[in-house]
Amino acid sequence: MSHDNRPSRPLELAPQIANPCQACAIRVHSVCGALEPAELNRLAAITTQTEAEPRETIFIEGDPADYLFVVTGGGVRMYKLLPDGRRQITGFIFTGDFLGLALYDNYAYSAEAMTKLQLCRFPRRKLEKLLDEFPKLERRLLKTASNELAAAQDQMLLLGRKTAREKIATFLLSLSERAIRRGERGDVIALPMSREDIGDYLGLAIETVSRTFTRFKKLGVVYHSNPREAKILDRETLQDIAGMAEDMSLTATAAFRRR
Amino acid sequence: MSHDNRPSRPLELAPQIANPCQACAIRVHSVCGALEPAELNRLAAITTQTEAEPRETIFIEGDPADYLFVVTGGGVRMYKLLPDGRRQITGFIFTGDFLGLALYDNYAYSAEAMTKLQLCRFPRRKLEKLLDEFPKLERRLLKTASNELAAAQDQMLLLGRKTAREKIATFLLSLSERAIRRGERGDVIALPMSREDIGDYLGLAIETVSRTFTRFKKLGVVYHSNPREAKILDRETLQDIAGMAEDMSLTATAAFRRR
DNA sequence: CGAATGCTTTGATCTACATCAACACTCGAC
DNA sequence: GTCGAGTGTTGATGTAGATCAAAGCATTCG
Repeated sequence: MSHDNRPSRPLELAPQIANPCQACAIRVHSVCGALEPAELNRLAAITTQTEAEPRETIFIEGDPADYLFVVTGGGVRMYKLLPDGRRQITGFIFTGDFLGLALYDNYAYSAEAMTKLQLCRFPRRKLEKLLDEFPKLERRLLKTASNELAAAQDQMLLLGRKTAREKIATFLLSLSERAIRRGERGDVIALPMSREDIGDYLGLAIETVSRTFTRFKKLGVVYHSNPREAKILDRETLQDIAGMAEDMSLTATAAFRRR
Repeated sequence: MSHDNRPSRPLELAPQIANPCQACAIRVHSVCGALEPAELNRLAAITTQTEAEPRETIFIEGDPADYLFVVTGGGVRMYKLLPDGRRQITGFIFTGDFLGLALYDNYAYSAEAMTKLQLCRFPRRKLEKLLDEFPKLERRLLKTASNELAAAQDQMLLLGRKTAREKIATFLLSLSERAIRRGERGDVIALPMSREDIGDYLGLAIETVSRTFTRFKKLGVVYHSNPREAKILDRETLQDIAGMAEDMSLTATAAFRRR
């Protein structure tokens, strides 16, 4: 587990095309979707398209937060480390997501590519100037931050109070929901992260992650054709295990929880 | 543990004075500090000063988020519940803090007064209109949200990867730092929350909280004149136990971690 | 192709913390 | 004063999940 793949060179630049933001397919799913065509050109002017290889570091906790990003393709893990190497993954970022919130001049966490990655990179100073001109964009960013905050609180509930089985079930369902929001199908879920990543995200040992997956498989709730993919076979049971707040009486389903 | 003290009446209105925001002493510590005198009057116009009694609910998770708040005196616990009653406290709010971020039309968590409470209440719609006029305020709010997000990630690291002793040490230090930021002394810390609250905040049972406090007391790190107060006697050891990232070599202090 | 390397799974054992249980302290009511 | 309710502490025991250990299973590479 080496977390020190800081690139010796800056992130690789992709070939820059004329009107990248106009042409951007994932714009509607992203903060950029708040802007009009004319405004998009202004944004494009401060945008650099970059790429990163799997395991490559985008930035490290404590670095001056000079750039913000939108992921246009691929997946990123954000994490924090304790001095002795224990790691907490604070979130996974996928295509369309904004990367770089939670800063105060310095990044509050590190970010690392999980897969081959395409990014739009914005110099923070210039982006903040644009925010002054386009309040719509700033409002959208505030909304995004608000959502992130709500997600963070869900994660606190998970980390502090849920059992291993509830954690894994919640995790699978939330990956599924995010895939659906990106317009993908929700039953077959790609798992671009390793078991160790999942463990460090959910506050579990990798063995517990693995055992819980096998348990779900035996229950007929989830099927893995390979470790990096999960197919949800019984969403209802999964939701019940996840301990989602539903107004239905729990008596009928409480039995599942014991399994 | 009853969490259903929703007030039958709306929150009690305090006597409204002429220029509350101008006179507000804690303004500098709060988001309102971003505004000029003239702008403050506009803010004052949409502000209602309210009060709440200990254990009184301010709002409940899922309620339409019609109001946002600034706490002008007292303490608030924010929390989420699982269907079976397990509770995660997602944060404590003190004098000067903003209350009501992390929403998306509906509150993402519940909020309850820990002490007698003074609040400034802003109708969300009207506040959003003001944000359009005063970009400085919106920027300040985005900063606040960003900070909250960073704090939330620290809390994830704590919940997912720290031991009970590390959790309690971190908790005490962060209370101390917040007190200092409010201009109070940092060594004698008020604990307006119960042991159960602390446990539900740190993902621990109340017995573990209590035992860990006694352990620190025996170590001579912290002194409790009564359960609702903690005096930090040895901040360095506490920081070491908390597992704070420090660039000093850990060899000299690793021994403490074993205690 | 076979060896090496890095994941993942499975099994055996251990332990930090939860749970269960009892007792102690505080403070307001009467 | 003392009763009772709420809150906190301490002790005994149980257990979910961590840790230790070893064996599959792919994928890469010489």
